[in-house]
Amino acid sequence: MRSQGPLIVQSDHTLMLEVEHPQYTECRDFLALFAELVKSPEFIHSYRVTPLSLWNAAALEMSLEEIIAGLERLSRYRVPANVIFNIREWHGTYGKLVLRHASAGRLRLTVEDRNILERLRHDRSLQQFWLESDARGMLIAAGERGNLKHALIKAGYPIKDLCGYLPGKSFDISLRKTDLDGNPFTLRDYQQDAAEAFYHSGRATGGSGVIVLPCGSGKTIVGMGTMAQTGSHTLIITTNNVAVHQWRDELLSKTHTTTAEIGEFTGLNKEIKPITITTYQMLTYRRTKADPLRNLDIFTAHDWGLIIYDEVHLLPAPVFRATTAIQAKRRLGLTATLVREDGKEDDVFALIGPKRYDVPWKTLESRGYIAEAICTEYRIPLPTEEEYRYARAEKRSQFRIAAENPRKRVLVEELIGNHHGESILVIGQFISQVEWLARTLDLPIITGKTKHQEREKLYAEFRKGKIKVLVVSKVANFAVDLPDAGVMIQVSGTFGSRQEEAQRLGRILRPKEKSSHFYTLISKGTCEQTFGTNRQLFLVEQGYRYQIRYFE
DNA sequence: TATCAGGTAA
DNA sequence: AAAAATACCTGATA
Repeated sequence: MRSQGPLIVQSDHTLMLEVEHPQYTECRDFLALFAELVKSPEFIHSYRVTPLSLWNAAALEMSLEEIIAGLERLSRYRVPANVIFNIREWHGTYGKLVLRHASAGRLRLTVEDRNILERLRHDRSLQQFWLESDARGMLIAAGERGNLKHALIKAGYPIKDLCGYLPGKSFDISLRKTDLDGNPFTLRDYQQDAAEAFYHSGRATGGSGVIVLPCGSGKTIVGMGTMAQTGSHTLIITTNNVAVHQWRDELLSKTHTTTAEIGEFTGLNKEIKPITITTYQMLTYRRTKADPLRNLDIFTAHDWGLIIYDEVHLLPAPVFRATTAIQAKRRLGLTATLVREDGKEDDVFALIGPKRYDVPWKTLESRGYIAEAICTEYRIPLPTEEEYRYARAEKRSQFRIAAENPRKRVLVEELIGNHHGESILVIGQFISQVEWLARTLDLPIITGKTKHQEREKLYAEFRKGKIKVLVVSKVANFAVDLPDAGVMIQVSGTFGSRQEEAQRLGRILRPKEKSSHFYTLISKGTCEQTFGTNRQLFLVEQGYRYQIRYFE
């Protein structure tokens, strides 16, 4: 034993962090920079170092020395040599392959490492790319820029792209000093930093990549800051029509643009203007599977200088493909949770760009930009009868039985009572479950089939405080206009979705006098418990701690 | 001209 | 591994 550090580094690249250790917080924030949390039981959290997590750290210019020195300092035992070796390898890979302009229509891939160079030169699947090759690298056709980056990331080699960008048609966007409601407006320091990091990052590399900011911390504003810096025609892609309108309203309120300059490209409106806002569904629309994706032309048919991908973690496959073809355009991805359960994070890295900026949620909390939230996981046993049903059920229907545990209702009622007078959202995954809760507890409810007029009426009353408790289905995952609350009671969720858990917590993070409360209700000893733990990983990585309680 | 139901996709 | 929500278009209805 060397020291009493909180961390144990194993030779399989697993990092075990002792939660009760006095240096836990320090170590957690350190690991968040280059590792991924994979399990978070009560006392020991395990992280994994992956090539991708190290490339992102390298792209953010976190040095290898910093990583290794930190590991050695916080580690209880000696850090296994093979772990240090691999970390050095992976971290070093980013930057060894550099893509630059060569001559008209050609790009040069310079490979610093001779072994890698030989491997790439002789890899059969890559032959198609090489026009010429010499001792330092290869030449490729400029049009293959995206395809090459995509192919190489899959082979384990991220490319540092220094080819620069086309300016696009210029269009001045300046920020107002006072917004349309008359409130003074400037970028907050971290918003400014994020916009700078995107535009200037690593000098010539700037202009593509992802900015990660918590819900409610002003991602739209960072987008506007970037637009102001870029000063060109901009295409903004969002997830739904409400978000389209929100972007438009924010732009009108906080920049000197006019309605004549902002267009909507959606089912209702087909306008292309200097600033055009559209949806992913619009881009990927087709009536049948056999139809071509003709709306994707919008990427290339106009001279955009900047493309903003809102909620970039939701980017669908066809948009990835289209993005491959537009590597010469500036691309900004925005998200609160750069995690995908489909493992396509490397596609984001290669085709949108590396992570350029990231503020931990707890940092914004301590600075008062988002509310403090107390998270509690309640474990509730299934009633005997349901227990039998669960035991006999097929694997695939077990989750639903566990999620719909009728005893959750008793606890929901009790929690609502405990938070008398506060704004409470009760959220669940299954329509039958949320409808049953609303009916038996006599509460108003919003689901996908609630008419928009009715939704707005309920939102308005909830916002004013006339309604204190609102039951919602998965609509709340997408509803950008859902008012903020102080308490969230989650009765069920989508399997192990870390992203969903984070978005839901985000609903109660508007700064307020009192702390917010997030409750997640889980059937004890069922598969729901496993999924529940997985859901929490992103937030635990961000520093949230779930207190576990038992409700008998 | 606006609105709504129905089908399809991812 | 599964359910729910959304947005697109089309064609009918008011």
